[in-house]
Amino acid sequence: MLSLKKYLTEGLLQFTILLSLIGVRVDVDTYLTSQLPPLREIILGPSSAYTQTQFHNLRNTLDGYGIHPKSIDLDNYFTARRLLSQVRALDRFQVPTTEVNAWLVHRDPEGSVSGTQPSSGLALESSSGLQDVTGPDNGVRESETEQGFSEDLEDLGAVAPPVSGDLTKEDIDLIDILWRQDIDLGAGREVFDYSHRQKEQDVDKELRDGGEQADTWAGEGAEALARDLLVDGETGESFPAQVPGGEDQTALSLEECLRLLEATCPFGENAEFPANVASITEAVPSESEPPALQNSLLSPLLTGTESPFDLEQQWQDLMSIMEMQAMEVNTSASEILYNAPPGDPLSTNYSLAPNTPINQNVSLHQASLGGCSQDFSLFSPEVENLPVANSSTLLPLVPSNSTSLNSTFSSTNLAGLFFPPQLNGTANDTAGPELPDPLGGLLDEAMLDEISLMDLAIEEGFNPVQASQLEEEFDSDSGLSLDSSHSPSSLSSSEGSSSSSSSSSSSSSASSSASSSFSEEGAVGYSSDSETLDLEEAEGAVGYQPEYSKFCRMSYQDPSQLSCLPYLEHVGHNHTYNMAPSALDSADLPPPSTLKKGSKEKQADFLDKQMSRDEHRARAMKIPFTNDKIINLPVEEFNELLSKYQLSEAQLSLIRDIRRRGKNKMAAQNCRKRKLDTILNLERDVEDLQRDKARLLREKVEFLRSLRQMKQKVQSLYQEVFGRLRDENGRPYSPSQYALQYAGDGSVLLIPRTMADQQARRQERKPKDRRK
DNA sequence: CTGCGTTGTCATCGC
DNA sequence: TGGCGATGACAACGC
Repeated sequence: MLSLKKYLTEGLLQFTILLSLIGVRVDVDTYLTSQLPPLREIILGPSSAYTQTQFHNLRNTLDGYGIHPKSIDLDNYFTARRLLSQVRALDRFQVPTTEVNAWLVHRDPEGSVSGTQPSSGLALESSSGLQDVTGPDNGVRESETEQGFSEDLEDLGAVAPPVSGDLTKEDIDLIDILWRQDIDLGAGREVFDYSHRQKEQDVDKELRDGGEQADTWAGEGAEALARDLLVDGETGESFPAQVPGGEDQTALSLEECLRLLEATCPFGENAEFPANVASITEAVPSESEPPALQNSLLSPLLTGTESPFDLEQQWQDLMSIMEMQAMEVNTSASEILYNAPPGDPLSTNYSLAPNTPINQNVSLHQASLGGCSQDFSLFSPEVENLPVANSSTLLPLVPSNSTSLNSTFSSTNLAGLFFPPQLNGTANDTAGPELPDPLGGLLDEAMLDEISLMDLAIEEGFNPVQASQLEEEFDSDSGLSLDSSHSPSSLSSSEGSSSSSSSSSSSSSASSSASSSFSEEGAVGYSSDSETLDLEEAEGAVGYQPEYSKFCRMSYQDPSQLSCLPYLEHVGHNHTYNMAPSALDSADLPPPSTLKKGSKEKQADFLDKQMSRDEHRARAMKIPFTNDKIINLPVEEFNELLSKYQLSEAQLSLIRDIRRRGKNKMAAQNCRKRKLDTILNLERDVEDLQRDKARLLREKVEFLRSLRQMKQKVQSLYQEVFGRLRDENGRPYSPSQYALQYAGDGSVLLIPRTMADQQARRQERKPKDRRK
């Protein structure tokens, strides 16, 4: 019976995960909250560390929460303060770094089968929190609930030392960075929350004892955690209003949703990141999955000598991969829109390929960031066709205001403060749960730019067949290993052997490796011609293009250089064809009577052929010195040499011609070499520019995504704050009559809507005036 | 035999 | 003005 129950539970969880992956919010929180009240503070997620000290002090001072844990007033008070702080802080623009996430994305399908690294990391993190949480019984937990949010932080895996309340800006920035890493690593606190939830369920089933959580979660629980990862991320879709029922439950759901919102906010993570660091770094060796899978999936980022947090390098790697991915997109615009590079987790928010299994391309961000399903549907028609638009699950949170909150928010100047008018469409157009993406236009523009980039890459001789091959290679779990394996060769061949300076900096070497090698292979295959490579290396030429191998064959063939490269002597041509027959006969042919038809004659012919026309002429004219001297001596020495001999006018003329032709010959060789170098440099410059363009495009998309996420957070927070406001009679304010005004000094004011509209107009006018 | 790459040479330009 | 380097154009050769 127990096993059956577990099976059903896991099946439900998997189904929940699946639903969450396609954008349907399954409110497990509600279920668990009602079923397991003590889990609430576990599930809810840590409160913002940004306000941790503040809340801690407040709670310690007032102790109101301990007296009335369900007191709406106090709850509203604390929550509102936290929300306001978040709203004030949301104006900071954050660019998520997503490289680690990409691997979580790819690992999810496997993670459902066998435990993978992030799940292990989560296990550790969870265990660290479990030590605090699971030890006490329910009664103790109840007291923890009364102790405040800061306790929740510790419960939820925040093992880092508490941060003092007066954070400097640098501290906050650092927190922000760490948070982004934290989120990118997929170890958001919401993951932890769900781990607790499931763990609690398991405890109820007596499938686990209280003391073995750490081992269990780090070991055999890896599978479940791999799935938890997605579900937890999904819980980050904090569209509140899931909790039906009484006011108390509503309040709880509000707080819960706010905490989930915090999980996606760049604040309050300072105490959590070290735990993630430990979890990530320690989880790698503790993996229980097959080594092959582990290496193929994790080695580029999380294993080996590479630091797991060398984000710059990882980012460069992923960039290069994405460049390859970008270049291989050569079909249609729609395909590009729907088939974003798998290395780009954020782009996979819209990138469920029509023929791709749903559970393979789902990004963690889709699962963890609130409201992503809105945009998801915008970009993925197939997902749109699925029963995603579950209005009941996506409705706003406050029952009394649920029907008007969308319009309320969209028309408030709070939103207008954050987003320019053209981006502030929010929910004006659609009354359903699906909010239009105000950045859709910009995103589309970015996508179009990317498409144009692809076209450019295709126009420049990109081989679609090899692109598809690379795509397959990359899609097969070993995407980064592909990159890593290609990078050294391309580096050694392109960057390392480059003799001429280029605009490509060292920073571009890593990022350009994949694409450069790709383009190299796209034409001929640079590594197959060993002779070519040797020649290139011997001459120190810029030997990274396949075409260059051909150029190099005709490269500098100065006799002195050829003598240094004996194997090249047979490469060069022998242009003795213009020699006058008379000269040949008179000068070179030995007396036929004394020579046998044998090796000597052949040798003579060979030597004869080795001589240039001018040498033959010089010999014919009995020039008393070598052509090498004629050509290479400086002018003064050359004149001296001429003065030493009594030469006829014909001899002098021939000597001058020989000198002229010899110098012109070398000049021609130098000229051709320079021409070749110029072409190669231009080619590389073009590649660099293409890389830069692709990088900038990706950054643009990232910025836009971040902006959209911020907007969603603001929207949710606004709804939370506004929904919690009560007038003197205890009734909620009508969103049609009031709006929240985000003041310049950081305060948030509740003002009548008429006034808010006026200020919104002013805000709109100001940018226009500035433009003028 | 033809096409292509390579090389040498010439004419020309600019320094 | 001549020398010299650079370079386009052409031709010849070899593969």
